[in-house]
Amino acid sequence: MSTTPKNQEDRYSPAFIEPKWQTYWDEHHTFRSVRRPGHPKLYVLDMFPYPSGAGLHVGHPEGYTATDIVARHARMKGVDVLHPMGWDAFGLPAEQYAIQTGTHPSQKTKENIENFRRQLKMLGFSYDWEREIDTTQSDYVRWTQWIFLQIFHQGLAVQSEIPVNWCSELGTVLANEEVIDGKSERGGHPVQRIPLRQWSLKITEYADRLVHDLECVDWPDTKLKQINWIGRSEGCEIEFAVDQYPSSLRVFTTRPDTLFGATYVVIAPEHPLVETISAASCKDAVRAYVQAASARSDLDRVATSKDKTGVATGAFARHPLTGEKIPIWVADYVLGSYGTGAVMAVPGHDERDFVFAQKHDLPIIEVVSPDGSLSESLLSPFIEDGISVRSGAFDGLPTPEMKRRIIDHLERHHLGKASVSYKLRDWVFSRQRYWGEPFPIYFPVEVANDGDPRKGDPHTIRYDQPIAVDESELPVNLPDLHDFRPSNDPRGPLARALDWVFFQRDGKWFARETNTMPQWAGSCWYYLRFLDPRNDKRPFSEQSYDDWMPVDLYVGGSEHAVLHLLYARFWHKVLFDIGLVKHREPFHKLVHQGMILGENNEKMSKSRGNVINPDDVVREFGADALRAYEMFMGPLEQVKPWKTSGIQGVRRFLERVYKLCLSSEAEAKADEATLRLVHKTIKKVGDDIEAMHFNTAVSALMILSNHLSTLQPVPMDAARTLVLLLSPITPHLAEELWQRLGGTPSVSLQPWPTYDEALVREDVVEIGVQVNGKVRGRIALARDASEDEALALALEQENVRAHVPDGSVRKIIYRPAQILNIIVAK
RNA sequence: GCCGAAGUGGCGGAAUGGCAGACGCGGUGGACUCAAAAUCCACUGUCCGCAAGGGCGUGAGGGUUCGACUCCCUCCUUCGGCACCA
Repeated sequence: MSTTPKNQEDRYSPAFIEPKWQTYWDEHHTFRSVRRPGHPKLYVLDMFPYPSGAGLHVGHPEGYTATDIVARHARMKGVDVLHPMGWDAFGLPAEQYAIQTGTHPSQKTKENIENFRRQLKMLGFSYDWEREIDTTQSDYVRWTQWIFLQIFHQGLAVQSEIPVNWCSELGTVLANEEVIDGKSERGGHPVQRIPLRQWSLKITEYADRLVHDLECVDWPDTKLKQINWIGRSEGCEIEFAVDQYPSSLRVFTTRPDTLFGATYVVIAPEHPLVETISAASCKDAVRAYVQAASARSDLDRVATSKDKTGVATGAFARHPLTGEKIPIWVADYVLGSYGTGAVMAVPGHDERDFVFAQKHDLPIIEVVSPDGSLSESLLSPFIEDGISVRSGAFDGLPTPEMKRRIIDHLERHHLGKASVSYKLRDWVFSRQRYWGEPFPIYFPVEVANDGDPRKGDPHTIRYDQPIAVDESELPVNLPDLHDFRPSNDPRGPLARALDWVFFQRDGKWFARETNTMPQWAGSCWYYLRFLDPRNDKRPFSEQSYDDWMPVDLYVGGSEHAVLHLLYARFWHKVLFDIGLVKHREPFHKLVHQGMILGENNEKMSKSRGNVINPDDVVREFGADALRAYEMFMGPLEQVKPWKTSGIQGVRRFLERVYKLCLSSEAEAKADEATLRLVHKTIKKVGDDIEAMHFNTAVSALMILSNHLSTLQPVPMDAARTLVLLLSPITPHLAEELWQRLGGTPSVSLQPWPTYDEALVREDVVEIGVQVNGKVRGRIALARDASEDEALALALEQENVRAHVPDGSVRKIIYRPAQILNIIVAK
């Protein structure tokens, strides 16, 4: 080996130095978050992981390295940084593992957390580990339940009967994605849509604020996704009287201007009036249709959406303006859960109504025309704005005005009113699972004299009278079940823990809620618990809130763009309303890291055999190489494929840095070119980190290192600066080199180097010379040189002169330090 | 279908109105070596040319500008999200 180092210690050996500095940081509490008066603060938050059995994925270190670099850089700039980590540890996989192995989910969860913690520590993230939290621990669950109670007391947590995909064979409720053709995806068991008692949170009451407050946060397109998800639409509700029936049918429409074109009314199969208004002659057909529709999941309904099925109810509605008799149909293209569950069908101006009307031979009337002229018949629905026609006294009005006039007319005659609908539904908040937070709710139990519901004596649980557990009795811990399996009891596995469910107080029996909260609950407020994670009096102190909130930077995957980020914002707003938090929005700046694909450009997955395991990468290349490589791959937000040859290149770079730093000499002085490059790099790396352009920061460090390695000897001052600039990205390497270059640990506590503006600005610049916009040469000149000087220099060049015949110059464009463009006559 | 993002060498990417391709990977040639690996040095968009140099070139087409990867319009493709929301 030609480059054999003098001894083993002079070789870059991440396997040795990385654990060494991780231990050092732990022992010295290097990254403990402390708030010092008069210093700026930065709360840098990662989306905390679900500690799965598979361990860390290479996608995790991507976002985590990005935030770590920001945090480490800020600390060196004198900023107080809160950079915590924890575990979103409730959830299905641990429960399923428990069912398979007969162990308790907490056991597997604990093991997984230990593995995740080991892996994160192995990557050298500068978390304040003293603030670690685990959503399944009772001192965390206690406050999750406490917040639920605040939501409950605000009247925002209510029970209702909601149709869900219930599979009695599997003993559980299934997600829409898990139901295919009315059968369970796994096992092919029948699935029914049955209404079950569920808790829901009234997030729709916050819909407008959830849209509006997005204005003040620095988020990517996620804002638009949320706005679309909430799907606010303005329109009106209109009453249609039903023939032979006392109450009326209410429909929601965004096109009241097309009211004169309504030729029939459609109600959803779930509509409460379906059964009652159906004519005797149609009842059987209607029942069969409703039955068939309920066997289909939402997803399944959509899949066959081209075919618009439906049956007539035999009932008729009265058109509110013309009094005409129009038929009422049942069809599953109308959703029971949106608007009023009923629509006025205007086939002339709605695609779905048009298709349905054609199929079922219902009349199609044109009431909006592009130019006000009448058409004999419509070959396709006209859905754009236009001029109202065939609308009686309203003829000739343009669509927007027509809408206002119709709503106004309906309101004055008590036939309808303006109204807003949202695609967003209230949040079904209960799960029939074991491994989740119990609800801090119980219910009175009616039981015959001396009966004991625990022994199966007849009893009735009064679900209509929920009682909040007293705050002093929190947390309500999970009972120690041995069998977590779901059963055909829709109350969930907790219902089997009879001694836990039922209790007596003042001689009366009560039953606990046996549903548990969904996995989202814990992640809805964890950023607040990090402020003050060991507080046993309150979720967090006011002081800690003022110290650190809001979250300045929040980084995580875009798969959470709507659900988690919407739920957390909703809870935050409820807490805002009760005065617990002081900002409207919790997360100021949001960034989503892009997915890392396998080497074959496909999504990493076990089945594709292209999964990269961080443990293997660290063993082979080191944590610093992994960190630097993931940052160097490309822009953080972008999807990028993994390349082993790429991380090899980064590893080579780190080895060159190591070697050149150790060969540096304290007496060596940097020449001016070196000094200028050092200062430019200080500026570039600092600016890039702040802009989160980590790929170009690494590139700038490579350029500096390439330059320094051409020097003989390498000036130690320059090497030390290189080490400081590298330290947020490759902290272990930097600590080791800092110490070896005579610095006092920790490099993480050193001030970030400053640059001299005069050295960053080149005095002599090289600019391109264009003739008619084409580059014909380059000249070096003072950055403030005059146009005449530049032109003279340019014309000294043979190639430039060749393109500029005498007397042909028409115009000169000169931008100092940028470009000289000579325009000549052709 | 609707909403959003992105299209630049063989590959990851850089440049956000001023010298296109920084930096890295890969490739080619060379040094070192008995040899290989590792390392180091040089070259590496494409076409024409011995060279000097020139033509072309940032998905396609148009426009604005002295000048466009960058701004505007139309279209194509890819990716992400939503999807009977009346």
